[in-house]
Amino acid sequence: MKFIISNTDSKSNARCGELHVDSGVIHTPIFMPVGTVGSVKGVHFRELREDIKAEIILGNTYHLYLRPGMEVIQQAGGLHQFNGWTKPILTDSGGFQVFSLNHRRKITENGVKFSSHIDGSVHEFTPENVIDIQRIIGSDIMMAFDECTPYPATEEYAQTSMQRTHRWLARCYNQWQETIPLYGKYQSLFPIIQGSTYPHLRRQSAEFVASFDFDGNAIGGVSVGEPTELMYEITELCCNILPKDKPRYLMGVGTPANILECIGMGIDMFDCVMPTRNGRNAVLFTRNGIMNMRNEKWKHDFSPIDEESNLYVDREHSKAYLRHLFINGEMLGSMIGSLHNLHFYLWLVKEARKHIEEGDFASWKNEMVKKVSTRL
RNA sequence: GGGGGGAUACCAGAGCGGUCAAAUGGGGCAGACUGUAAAUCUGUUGGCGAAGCCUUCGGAGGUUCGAAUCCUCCUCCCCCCA
Repeated sequence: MKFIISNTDSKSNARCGELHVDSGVIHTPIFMPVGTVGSVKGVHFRELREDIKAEIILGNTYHLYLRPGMEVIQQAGGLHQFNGWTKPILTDSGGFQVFSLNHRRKITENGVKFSSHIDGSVHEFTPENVIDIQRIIGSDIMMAFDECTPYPATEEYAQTSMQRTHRWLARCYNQWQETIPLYGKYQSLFPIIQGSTYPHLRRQSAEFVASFDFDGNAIGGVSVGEPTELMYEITELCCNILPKDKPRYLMGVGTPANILECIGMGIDMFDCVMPTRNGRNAVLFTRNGIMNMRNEKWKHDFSPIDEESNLYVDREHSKAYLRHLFINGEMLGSMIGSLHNLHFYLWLVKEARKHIEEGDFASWKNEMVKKVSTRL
């Protein structure tokens, strides 16, 4: 993996560059659409490639392991072969499921035992087998197995959890070192900083993670319910410790405003379900603000969804028609909403790159944050 | 011609003397969603308001301390037999 920083902003910590992996080149800062089970919900791969111009998507270890299962993925020749997405793939380790499926798992030093949300069967995930699974999936960027610490967490719990995640990281590292890719493509491993909202724990975790010299580093355990300002403080603190010459990935973030602010702190990679989930549920993000397409106010608005957009659905369909689709529960509404939001997110990070290159990122960002946060 | 069953809020439909401004669905309106157990979930839906008050259960009368609930008549709808 090669990370080339081409420009840094003089008035912020924003930077732009290129991340080269065997499956392709990723222009940073980048937004990565989430495709948990090997599919970005409601969006065709052709749209992902040609309309949204996604450069990398996510997959999830826990979900893919349960279904379709590793024998199918391996027989297919990895996830790229299975779903036809030839560009880069990053897989989350299942660490988020330790958080989101907390009522059906048990954490031990060895790993986490999940009772499957599908059929209740018990499966143990360990730092070692999570690496093995991601080897079979064949993701370009594998994530270390962690516990996404819930918020709020006591300092004691946050520390215990963080230290265990650190021990797991060392085991992930060893397993990564001792295994090789199955399909001939190099696979990076990114460690994940935890430590909840405690600055000294975050600092400790960031230093621990940085000491390994991985290809890139991630910040986890954010946007789990804590106030936005706290999330910003933690992100900034971590960015200041992480090596400058390695890509920084802020996991699970976020709103358009979150992404812009965190690019300003030096984050290079983002992923979030928000564009797809909200798009599916009728909430559209646009350069002028947020629209709930179910609202009655759009009933007679026959203007295009977004006339400034170069996405065909934004220009060819009216707000009134999109509202009609959502009100009727038509799946096309959800598909258009998802497509629109992802296109907007990718447009947003592309604009950010442009302004970093042009040197006016900070002022552009401040103005844009206001615009995209407006409720229309 | 004879016999029977109904009419409840936007719709469907419970309730069958007080705890009923009236269950439950649907529809409407609004909100939430941040490494996806989510094409999901939540709130609200007679009027004005803080408590509270006012007008509602086809229409008109009546019984009762009290009626959506009981009685009488009227209007309309459905079913069965001829």
